[in-house]
Amino acid sequence: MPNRGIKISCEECTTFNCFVKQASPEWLAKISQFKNQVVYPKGQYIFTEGSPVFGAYFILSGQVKVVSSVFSGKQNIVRLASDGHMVGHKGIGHETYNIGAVALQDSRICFVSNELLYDAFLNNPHFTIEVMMFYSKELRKSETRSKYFAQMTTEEKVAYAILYTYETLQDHDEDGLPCIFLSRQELAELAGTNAEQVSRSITTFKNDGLISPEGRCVKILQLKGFHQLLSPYDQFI
Amino acid sequence: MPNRGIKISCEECTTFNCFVKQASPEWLAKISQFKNQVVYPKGQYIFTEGSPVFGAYFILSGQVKVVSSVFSGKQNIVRLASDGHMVGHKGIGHETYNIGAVALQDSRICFVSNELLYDAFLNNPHFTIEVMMFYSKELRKSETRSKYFAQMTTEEKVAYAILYTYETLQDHDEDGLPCIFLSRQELAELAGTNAEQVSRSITTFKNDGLISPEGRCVKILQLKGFHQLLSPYDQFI
DNA sequence: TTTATAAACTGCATTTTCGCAGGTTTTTTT
DNA sequence: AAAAAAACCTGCGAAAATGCAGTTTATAAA
Repeated sequence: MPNRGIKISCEECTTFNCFVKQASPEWLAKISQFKNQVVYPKGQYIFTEGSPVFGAYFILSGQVKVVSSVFSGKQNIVRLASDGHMVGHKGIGHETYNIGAVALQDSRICFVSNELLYDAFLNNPHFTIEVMMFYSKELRKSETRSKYFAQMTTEEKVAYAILYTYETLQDHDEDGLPCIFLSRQELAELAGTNAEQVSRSITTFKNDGLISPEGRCVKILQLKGFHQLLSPYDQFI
Repeated sequence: MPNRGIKISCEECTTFNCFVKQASPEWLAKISQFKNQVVYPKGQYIFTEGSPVFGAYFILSGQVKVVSSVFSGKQNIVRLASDGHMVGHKGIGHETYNIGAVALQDSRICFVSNELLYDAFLNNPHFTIEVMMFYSKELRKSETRSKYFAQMTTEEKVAYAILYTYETLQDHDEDGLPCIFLSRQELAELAGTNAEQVSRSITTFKNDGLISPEGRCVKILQLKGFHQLLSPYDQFI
């Protein structure tokens, strides 16, 4: 992560899919001036469940998992996010977060306060519409996921989790092969099962020639195979 | 459903939580003029999976279930909606629906075309923000549901489905007691299980004095009991 | 490089869920 | 009001998922 100490302004930022880029030049400058920017190291919390909501976080670069836990202590990955995505926006009147966000790798993240954000919404219709569309799309993804959770076998859920992770984070190894970097436990928290079942499924996929697990990294050899596996469940994501 | 043949204008409409009410007087009049209004009888589809998207539907009065099916023929209830809610909005560029909407009872529903809607968004920031917040809230609910699906037992999922239905549709019997009007099959499609398991759970809840099933209608005797049952799963909805 | 620690894999018994089948009740139709 | 159809309930065997335990492999620390 270069230039750790220097704030990247919205004007010079190259994350072009960031919603803030939809704001007018004057508002872009205004947001840029008042935004706060922090580089979170891998594994660190950006915000935690129960902490008060002061604004929204925009990922300039990096990867983030949005987590939620239940009383029993079990954790659940609710969503993954990377460059240009927004996390932690709750609107006005929501005192505390019921989710937390953790950096999956060193991530540069911009914070915009609720007041500034609301002002920007009022004055930049394209920005607001873009954010609205983002929520609309995320809602559709989440509803699809609920449906899948309700009907898939454990193995299918693991396949879905692997595919979702790749489609969302778009990681590649040194040879350009698609791969993912989540632990078995994290995949389990995403798929709604446990680490043992993930291991079992991964072994099956390996034997079928779909993947090649190499330590931390799971290389995806046949994306098509995964889509085939999930073909009974209509269009993906 | 009175005045079946007469269109209720936005100005005289008493569904005050409808997002359209956030538009300026001139835009309210414009939307009112160009909107289409239909009374759908119970059980009828408002739009179906695979049909093209031309706009969005606002529920003036009634109840709607949003459904999604998989190749195997199984159906899933993705969301319930009632007065003032919006269904079927997909943004620009989404050719067809991947969900369908069915009236749970006779429902008066207003249709607004994509073009008019987008124009209204551009010129009515409060309206757009309101819709954005709606999506944000629905996303949170859906994510909570995913989490629950991943960790709850079948019985807890049924309890959750009953509570969600009541909180969303707010039905009452002639004595003012909270109750719900979904079939076992529909509750199963909402809870992510099958009708048999719903029957079993309902019997358990009856024996525990939480509910009193009377044919079509399930009376809820102890809302508190349901909240207690689900208390390990943090804040509800 | 060696050692310590954490993560991953796999077998097995237990528990949970599923889904058919058959009987009962409720609702709708005639 | 009677008949037909649909929805609902429940027992039971089959299938799936869980979670523990022990082993192996990979990663981090000394």
